[in-house]
Amino acid sequence: MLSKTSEYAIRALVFIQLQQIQNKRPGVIEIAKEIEAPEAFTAKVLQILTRNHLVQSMKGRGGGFFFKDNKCELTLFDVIQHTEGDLIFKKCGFGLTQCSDENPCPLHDKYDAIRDGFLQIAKAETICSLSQKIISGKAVLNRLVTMN
Amino acid sequence: MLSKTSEYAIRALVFIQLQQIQNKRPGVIEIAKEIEAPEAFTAKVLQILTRNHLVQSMKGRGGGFFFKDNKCELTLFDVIQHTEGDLIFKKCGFGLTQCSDENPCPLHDKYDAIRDGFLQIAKAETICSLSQKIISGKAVLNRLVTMN
DNA sequence: TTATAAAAAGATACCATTGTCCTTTTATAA
DNA sequence: TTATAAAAGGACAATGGTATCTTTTTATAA
Ligand code: FES
Ligand code: FES
Repeated sequence: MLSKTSEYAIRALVFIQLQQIQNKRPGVIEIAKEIEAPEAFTAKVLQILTRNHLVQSMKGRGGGFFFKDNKCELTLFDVIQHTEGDLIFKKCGFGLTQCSDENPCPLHDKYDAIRDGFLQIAKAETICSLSQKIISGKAVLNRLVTMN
Repeated sequence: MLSKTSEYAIRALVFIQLQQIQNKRPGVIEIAKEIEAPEAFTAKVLQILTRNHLVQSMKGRGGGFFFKDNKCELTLFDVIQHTEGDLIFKKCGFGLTQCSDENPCPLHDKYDAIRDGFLQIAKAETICSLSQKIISGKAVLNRLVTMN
């Protein structure tokens, strides 16, 4: 399971992309509301992302977050690397100090396949690809009931 | 990823089973050493398991942990239920308040498959089946270098 | 040029999981 | 029957992830 930080990061980036398509540049307050995350914590998560240039930001009036050159083709793997590292993709499912093909734990064969499947998802899906699913109505960003 | 509590629980139960086959009844100290877990914490984990009758215990001299009627055919799913609940098998991978087929998040299709794969492992593998892999030399319980 | 709006940064608080320690209960062996 | 060995239980401490608050920096609009 991903950490809250990773979840918020991914959801925030998808929302930023959705807004960017409409030529908008959302700020922390709006983003936090839309992804159903606490405001101050969302700000911290976005700080990590901008510090690592996964997304750009502008300070001051009219500022907010956006993708440079409409470049949202970053993978979930990239995002997760910066939010929680890659332990989740490497850890032994049985709890051994390290996973090993040569000296496997009794869960290795099956667990390794699952873990690798998740890695494939993380490397295949991008902020763009997730956004696309939402735009085409095949998926949702949140569980807010919109009352507009 | 499983919690430490779940990992320790599964490893401890497997070790108990391995010992039981040799007509031994290990105690907390030995178990903790073998599964490379802190002693006092291992005791707590074993308390949870015995309270829920996933394994039996005997107090006093010559006491320790064992399976009644050599019954170690409990699934990892059963163990995990008692150690950390089933959130891990149900949670939305994108962080939405609940996972839903009808109203999916953009990760749902792929994530659901992975999560279900893990559930299948947890329901298929038992303490017995894991022990068997160790007995047959196909897997190891720990990364201790045995110096006997 | 000043007021305002927004992100960045730093400090701190909260909470669940993980981990430790000490006392009590229970069974066995001597 | 007493000493001993072991699990059970209760209270507490450490840690890391999550969350909050306040101040500082920066950019824009008026
Ligand atoms: S050794 Fe345990 S998952 Fe690879
Ligand atoms: S709705 Fe997100 S995983 Fe099912």
